[in-house]
Amino acid sequence: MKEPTAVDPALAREVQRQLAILMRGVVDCVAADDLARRLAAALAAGRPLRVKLGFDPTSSDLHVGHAVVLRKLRQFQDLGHHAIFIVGGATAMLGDPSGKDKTRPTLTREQVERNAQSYLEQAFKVVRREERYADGRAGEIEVRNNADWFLELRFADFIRLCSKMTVARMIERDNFTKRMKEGAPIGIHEFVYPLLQGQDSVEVKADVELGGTDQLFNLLVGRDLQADAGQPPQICMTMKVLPGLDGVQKMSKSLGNYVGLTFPPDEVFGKVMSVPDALIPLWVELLTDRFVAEQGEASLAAALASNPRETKAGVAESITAWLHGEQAAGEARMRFDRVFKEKDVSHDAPERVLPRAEVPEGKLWIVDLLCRLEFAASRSEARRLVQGNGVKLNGVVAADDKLEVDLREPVLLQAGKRRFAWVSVR
RNA sequence: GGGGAGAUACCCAAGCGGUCAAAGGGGACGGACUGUAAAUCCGUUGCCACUGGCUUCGCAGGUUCGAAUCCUGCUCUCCCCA
Repeated sequence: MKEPTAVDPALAREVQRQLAILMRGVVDCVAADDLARRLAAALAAGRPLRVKLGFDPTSSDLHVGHAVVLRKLRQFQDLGHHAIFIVGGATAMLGDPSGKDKTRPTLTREQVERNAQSYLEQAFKVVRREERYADGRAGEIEVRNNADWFLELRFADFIRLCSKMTVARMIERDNFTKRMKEGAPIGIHEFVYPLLQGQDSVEVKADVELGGTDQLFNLLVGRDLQADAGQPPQICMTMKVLPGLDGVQKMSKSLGNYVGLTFPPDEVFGKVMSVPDALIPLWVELLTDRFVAEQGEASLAAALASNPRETKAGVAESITAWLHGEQAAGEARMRFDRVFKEKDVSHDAPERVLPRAEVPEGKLWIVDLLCRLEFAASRSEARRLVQGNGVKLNGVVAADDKLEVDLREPVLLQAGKRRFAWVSVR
């Protein structure tokens, strides 16, 4: 179908401008030409698009992997569109099978509610509460909890919802196919999940839904359900999934390969520095606004080739900056250089004080000390750490696991490269 | 409903009466080399004491001088047939 009317050139330019911004980092956009059309229609009518993004509060932390789609949502807001943030209060109890080769544990209602609160606070580090639309009207982000409609759902309605999907379509999904091949179990409840997520789109009348590439199936179900309900089917935009610090697996809290949105500046900076080089272009694309233009990509490649370390530090600094501000980011970078480049830990080691009562003669066994500071999880581990030359006292390797550490003066204790503290007794 | 296979440490996986705290790989951690990158090499990888004890091989019992290994029951999973 062709555009039915002659298009205002200014409007067409604005649509192109918005599309250019919105398509960055996007893998699939179903149906892309429909997006252009809807943008034009919305702009012409001075009404914002309704853009939906949902998260299940399955743990209490969001990380920069979540931030990829949150940033996309923010871009929509910045362009004058309306964000709808769905807290998956009901769906979290189910567990999304997407991208999982295992059944997720189901959560209780209490756990979910506890998580949802901190989730929102963290999300607002990236998206904004206040919105301003193309026609100048002010508004604010719409936060909805799908527990509000699902926990009340009548059984008959639930069955009706289930009837809208077939088993054949369900098991087309590669992660289900894979699990079947491996003989791994698949719970019936996992089949229900995409239907619920799709129903959310019907409830909020979404124009666009965002998600990771692993979400495409769920997003598409939303289109079907909307069409079934007589709504125009939403545009589904999927973003590249951010690999975690290990460079292989998707970033996730349970794998421990993540950078949390609540991490302190030093930790954000440090974690980003430990990202494998090969991933840097992807991190730049998904998490920064640097090197946007096409020649920018060339200059990124050049920068990486000539000085990978400094380039990475720049990326680390800008990610730290949007979570903690420019100043904190600059300081984190400085401390990082001092600790890891100049290997001088003494300025930046935090102070750890032990109560005098626990250190009777001003001395403490080195193994106990490491456990006390939680530098080691058990005495055996502490002992191994010492025996493996992993512990330094005042900059000198301490390889004797029987050593009694004299704590009458403050001591600079280091375990491995990253754990260190000034230890004193008071 | 019938028949078959299986459950081993963070994960995969060997072991099928003693020499098993349990091979091998992955991961993780520490060390060397570095840029808290990659690659490589070395070491460690149940807990507590220190060359001894305790707990661990789905869960509960039993046989045995002795079990991850044999028997019984239970729980869970997968496959084939209906």
